[in-house]
Amino acid sequence: MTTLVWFRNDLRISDHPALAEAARRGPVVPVFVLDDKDPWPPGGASKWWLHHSLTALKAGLGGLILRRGDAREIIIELAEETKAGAVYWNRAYEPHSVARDTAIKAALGEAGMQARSFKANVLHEPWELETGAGGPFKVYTPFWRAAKTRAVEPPLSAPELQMTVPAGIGDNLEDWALLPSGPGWAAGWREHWTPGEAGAQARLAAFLQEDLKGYGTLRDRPDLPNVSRLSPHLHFGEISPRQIWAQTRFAADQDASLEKDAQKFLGEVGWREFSTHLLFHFPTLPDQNWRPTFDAFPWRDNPAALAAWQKGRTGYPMVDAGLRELWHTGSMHNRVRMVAASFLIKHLRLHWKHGEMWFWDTLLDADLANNAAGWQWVAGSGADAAPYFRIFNPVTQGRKFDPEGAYVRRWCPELTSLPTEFIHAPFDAPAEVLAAAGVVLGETYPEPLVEHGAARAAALKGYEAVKASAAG
DNA sequence: TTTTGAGTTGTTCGA
DNA sequence: GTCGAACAACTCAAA
Repeated sequence: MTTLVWFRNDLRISDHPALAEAARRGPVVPVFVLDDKDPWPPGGASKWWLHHSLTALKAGLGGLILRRGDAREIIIELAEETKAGAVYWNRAYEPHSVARDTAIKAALGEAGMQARSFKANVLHEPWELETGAGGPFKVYTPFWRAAKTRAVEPPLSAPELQMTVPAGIGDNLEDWALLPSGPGWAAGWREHWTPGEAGAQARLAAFLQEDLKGYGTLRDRPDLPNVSRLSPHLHFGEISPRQIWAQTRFAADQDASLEKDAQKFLGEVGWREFSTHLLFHFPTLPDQNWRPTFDAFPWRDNPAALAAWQKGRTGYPMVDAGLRELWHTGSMHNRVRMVAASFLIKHLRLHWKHGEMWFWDTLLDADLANNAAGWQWVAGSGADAAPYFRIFNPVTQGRKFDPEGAYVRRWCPELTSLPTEFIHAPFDAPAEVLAAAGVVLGETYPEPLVEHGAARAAALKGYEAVKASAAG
């Protein structure tokens, strides 16, 4: 029997349970739908990745039907057009996806077609893990403790496929215009990234071989390569968490000295699982403070400050380097994300949603659950979030995690000649040091947007309203 | 049901 | 320079 396989954020062929089960039954009709009804449609950077990932998937499969519109209508129509007796897909967990897929499953059933969804994009379903009292977890550590004790299914290999791709019923990818229209923005991304399943597998292999050792501590260093850089691949499902789990476990079992680093790395996969768990159980996570008391925080409205932050012109090199890295590469090192996010929320007192939206548009790995959970974590308004009084000092963070200033010099080249002593705080450098380095504050590099001590005090004062709201 | 221990990633201050 | 305490209680998870 012919089965329609609906690809979504699972743009791979191996460890793809929906595809594997469909292939076992007979001919497969593969389809990808760009869903116009998605309240969080892919941002600019994500669209670039999607274009290349779909190209890779289509080549790997030997064909792929592309359709754009309301997925609820398109899937039913296509199933009828292609005379498929069944529609299979792998589950997604965003609120919109859950509602849409539930409706489609019901509609297919009414139309006499089989609809089946599969677990593919998480280690454990959000409803498979619950506390002793029977609810969702709200704290990471017990969540991950519970997750780790459950068995993880071994990944599936790529199936033998009998493909059926009718001509003339799909769109041309080029017509979707997913690539940025203006010159420049995505120009350098190909040097940094290889979208597609092969690129994802190569990235994991290289990471495990070269950079897992020392990951536990070196992952905090934006000037060093010891991070996996798998997040966009994971978001688009070019690689599955089960594959990452299995290969990382294998590497650590081969070499016991890697065990601690492997645990730390898998713990990061655990954060992805935790964010998915939270979004599934708390669907307003991307839109509202998870702790309603934070509604009382006196956010400022300051478009000029927001624009300066977005452009990487805050006057704090660690923050500016991060935002410029984001613009130029479509990504930002995890440590710097925290520093940059803390700066927006606490130093500038701009609502975390501004940051969430900017990241959504500019990050190649933009993921609704991770993005929302991350921003609310920094703001202090989220589940298991950082306490409000934890305000990152961008200078201290820079000196601690970019000790030679190599990361800042890479992304803020106008500061290159500053001595390392002042690379994270040019505003503290004596006039003759600035002159010798060719730095003119306010001209070649911005004056600091705010003074750290005063901004910190203002943020703490702002949180008094949150405390008062909690008490009242 | 009550109690108890614990909780990703920090900064500042003062001894 | 180094170290511990304060920051602020609060919520969660499990015994």
